[in-house]
Amino acid sequence: MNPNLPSVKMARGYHHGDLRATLLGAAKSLLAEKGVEGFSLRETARRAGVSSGAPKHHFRDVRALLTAIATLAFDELADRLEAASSDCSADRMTRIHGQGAAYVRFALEQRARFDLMWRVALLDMNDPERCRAGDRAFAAMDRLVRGEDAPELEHSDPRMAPSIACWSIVHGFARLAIDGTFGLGVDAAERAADALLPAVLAHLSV
Amino acid sequence: MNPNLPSVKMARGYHHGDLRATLLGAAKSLLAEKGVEGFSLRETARRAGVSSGAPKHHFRDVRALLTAIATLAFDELADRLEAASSDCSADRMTRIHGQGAAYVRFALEQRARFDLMWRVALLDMNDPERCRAGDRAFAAMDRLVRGEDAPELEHSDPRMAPSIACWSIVHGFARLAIDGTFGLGVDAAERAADALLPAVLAHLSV
DNA sequence: CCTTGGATCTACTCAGTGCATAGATTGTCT
DNA sequence: AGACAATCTATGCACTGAGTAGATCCAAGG
Repeated sequence: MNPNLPSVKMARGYHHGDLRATLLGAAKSLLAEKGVEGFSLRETARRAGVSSGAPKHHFRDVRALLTAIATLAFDELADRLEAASSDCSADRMTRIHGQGAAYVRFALEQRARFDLMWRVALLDMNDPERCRAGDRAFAAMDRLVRGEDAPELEHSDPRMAPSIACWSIVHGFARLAIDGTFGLGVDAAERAADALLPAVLAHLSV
Repeated sequence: MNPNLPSVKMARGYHHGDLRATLLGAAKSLLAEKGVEGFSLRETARRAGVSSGAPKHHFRDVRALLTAIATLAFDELADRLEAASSDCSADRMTRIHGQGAAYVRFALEQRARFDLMWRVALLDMNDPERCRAGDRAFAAMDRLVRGEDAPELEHSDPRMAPSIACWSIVHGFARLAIDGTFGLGVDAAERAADALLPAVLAHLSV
C-alpha cells in the first residue's frame, strides 16, 4: 500500500479526500429519490457525511452543483444517442426512430435528471461545459437527420427545421410522458410510451 | 349605493372582502416577474397587503393556490386553441398549423404560467377542475386532428397517435423555445419561433 | 337592539433552506 | 521544522411553508 498516491478511498478524517465526487453521487441519488423540487444542498451534504458548508469549496453554490449534474446527464444522453444511431445496417428513418426511442427511454429512466437538464432557472446556462455537453447531444441527432456533412448552423436557422422538428416531437413526447399525460406513475408512462411512440414517430417526415 | 349587495370593492378593513381573487392576481403577477422558482406564498400575501397566514382560509396550501392558477391558465389556453381553430374557411392542415402557432405563442407570452402548468410536483394533479381544464385544451387539438366525431379515447390509446404527434411536436417546440434552446431572452426565442415554427410544422403529417 | 356564532385575518412559532463568515484542522512545499 | 493554502466545522442571517392561538368583524336570531 503506497500512502503517497492520492487515493480515492482515503480514510475519512477531517479532510474527506474525494468530496467532490461523493457530493455528485449523493446529489444524484437524492435527486432520483425526491425529484428536483425535493432536492436540497444541505441534505446532499448530510448524505455525504459532511457539514453544510463543506460543499462550498467544490461548488460555488447549489446552482453550480446542479449544473455539474446536468452536464453529466447531457453527456450520458449524448452517449446513448450516438450508440443508438451507430447501427449502419439500418436505413436512415429506422435509425432516426431508434434514436428517438433512446431519447424517450433516457427521459423515463432518468426522470429527475432529465427534468433538471431543462430547469433553466436552476442552472448556469453560460457554463461552457454544460453548453458543450448539450450541443453534443443535439449534434448526435442533427447528424442523423441532416446528414453527416451538413453545414454547422445556429439552432435558430430555418435550415435547421428538419432537426428541430425531430427534436421537438421526441422531446415533447418525452415531456408529456414524464409529466403524467399518459397516466401518473412510472409504469403507466412507460407502457404508454412503448405503445404510442412508434405510431407517433410515423407522423414525422424528415 | 346599496350597502347590502356584497360588493367586490369593499373598503379594506380587518376583512379584506375579496381576498381570494386578490391573491390570484398577486400570484399571477409575482409569477410573471420572478418565474416559478422565484414564487413564494408569503410574498404573494405581502403583495395582497395581508398577513402571511391569511391565504390559508382561501387556499389550503401553496399547492392549492398554484393549482388554481394552472387551472385558469389551462382554460385560457383552451380558449385560444378553440379560437384559432374556428376559421372554417381554411383547410384542415392550415387550421392545425394555426392552432400550433397559437399554442407556441401562448407559451412564449405566458412563459411562467405555461411553465407552471407542467410542474407536476407543485400541483394537485387529482384536482378535478385542473383535470377538466387540461382535458379541454387537449380536446380542442384532438377535435381538429382526429375530426369532430372521432370516438373519445384514453390519451394512451394507440389510435390517439395523430393527436399525440401533433401535441408532442408543438409542445416540444414550445418547451425548447422557452428553455432557451434558440437563444436566451424573450426576444430571441420569439424571433426564432416565428422563423422556425412553420418550417418545423411542415414535417408533421397527420 | 344586542348578542352570539362563524368566518376571516393577525401574530407568533417551528423546522427547514441557501448563503456568508470566522475559525479549526490537515496535507504539502520549502 | 515551519509556513502556507486548501479543506472542513460551526454559527448566524434572512427567507420559506406550515401550524396554532387569539383578535376582529359580519350577519344572523332572539
